[in-house]
Amino acid sequence: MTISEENYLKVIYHLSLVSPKGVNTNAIAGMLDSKASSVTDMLKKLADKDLVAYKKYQGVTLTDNGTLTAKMIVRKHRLWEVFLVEKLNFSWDEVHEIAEELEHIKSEKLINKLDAFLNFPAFDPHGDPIPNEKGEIIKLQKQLLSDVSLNVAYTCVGVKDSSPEFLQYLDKQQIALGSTFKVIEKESFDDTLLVEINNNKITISNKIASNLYVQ
Amino acid sequence: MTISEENYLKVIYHLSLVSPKGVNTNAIAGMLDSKASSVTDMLKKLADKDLVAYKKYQGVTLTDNGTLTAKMIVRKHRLWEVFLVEKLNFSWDEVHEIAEELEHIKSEKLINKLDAFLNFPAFDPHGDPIPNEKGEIIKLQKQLLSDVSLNVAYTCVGVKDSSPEFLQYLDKQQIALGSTFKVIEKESFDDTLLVEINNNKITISNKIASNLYVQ
DNA sequence: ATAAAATTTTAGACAAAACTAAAAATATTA
DNA sequence: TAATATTTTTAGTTTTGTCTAAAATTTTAT
Repeated sequence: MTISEENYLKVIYHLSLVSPKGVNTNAIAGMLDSKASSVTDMLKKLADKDLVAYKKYQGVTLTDNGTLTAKMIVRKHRLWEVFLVEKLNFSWDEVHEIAEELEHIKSEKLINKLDAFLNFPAFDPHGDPIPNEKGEIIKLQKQLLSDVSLNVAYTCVGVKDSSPEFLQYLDKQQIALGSTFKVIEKESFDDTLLVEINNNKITISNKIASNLYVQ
Repeated sequence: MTISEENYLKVIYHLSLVSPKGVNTNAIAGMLDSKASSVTDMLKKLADKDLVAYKKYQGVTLTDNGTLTAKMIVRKHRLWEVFLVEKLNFSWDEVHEIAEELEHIKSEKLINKLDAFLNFPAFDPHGDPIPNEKGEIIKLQKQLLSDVSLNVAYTCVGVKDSSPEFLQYLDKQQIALGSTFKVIEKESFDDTLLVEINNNKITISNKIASNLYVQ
């Protein structure tokens, strides 16, 4: 399994969560900053290895085999992110890029020992669930802050966008996982929210609110 | 800088310590399990990037640039080995192979934070020195057990061969870094040693003794 | 329903890093 | 020193993963 193949599987896995019926060639190309023709080539190779089910022009889905492989890559990515934040004191906006490399380190023994060293964390620093050794994932009941009822207390449990830009904006606003929210008011014109957080009132755009998961 | 280029630099660095006048094409091919023709191709590429000084048929040496780059790869390799042994409880015969992958992870910030997390170790689990951030290396005054005087106490500070086979043999004989030795007798016929270690007397072949560093 | 638009695949090319086989240069030895 | 052996380089090929441009297919819209 090459790094390139692993990256394709990972992207197909993430896109499958949104389009379980089949993932488009162009969508994959978009995520990987490559071209549709390159994707077609790789899909044939992955199909030969029984990692994806591929029919020309019909999009692609992961086989059971491919799903498990993809989950193991996601597992590695998220465990390394926990390591970087918890043990090496990286901030949550710095770890994605480094974990993109670390996720391709091969040893299964390594990742299971890392898991134990970190005390078997269930979530990564962005609130995303970490598959266990068998590929099982805890699925939290969570909703977007933009969809939430007024005057009810919620806790921030995750981010949808985990780009450094968004995460740094949250740092500036002192919003972190575990912060508690209450939406006081929703502006009907543009869906801007007036939110109480840590006894402060701040306004939050709809774009921000629709990238924050709460519970 | 590709992984392949990094592996060439690392091998040339290690061979340079033995042949500082210039490293042979065949020696590099041997270490990388590749062919001389492949090495020639890569040497041209590394010379173009000013990482090695290369003249056809004359062997190759690292430039200052190349030396520093190689030392940083060695630094990463050895720091990761310390992490694997100290934090994840791997044994010293398991870590080389995994560190061969981890040494190619790119972030400088990562390696410096790892260094701090490990309390700036000076030596790796095999007793090899770890270059600091600037590439500086502590050079221990050490000698091979095979070259040592009789009836003088020595401490084991490193291994020359760090193959799993040799390390597992040492485990079986309960020889580790820090073990103290006294050579009681040397058999002149085949240079086998009678050695006192932890109040036990054992015989050690010349091949073993010439792969153990003591001080 | 058919034409236009968008998407996907094919065909052919390229760069990186390896290889084999043959040629060139260097080293060894008689 | 000449002949032979060894080492190194060159020339040409292969594989992987990418690309562009053109052809094929599917989707959308009139």
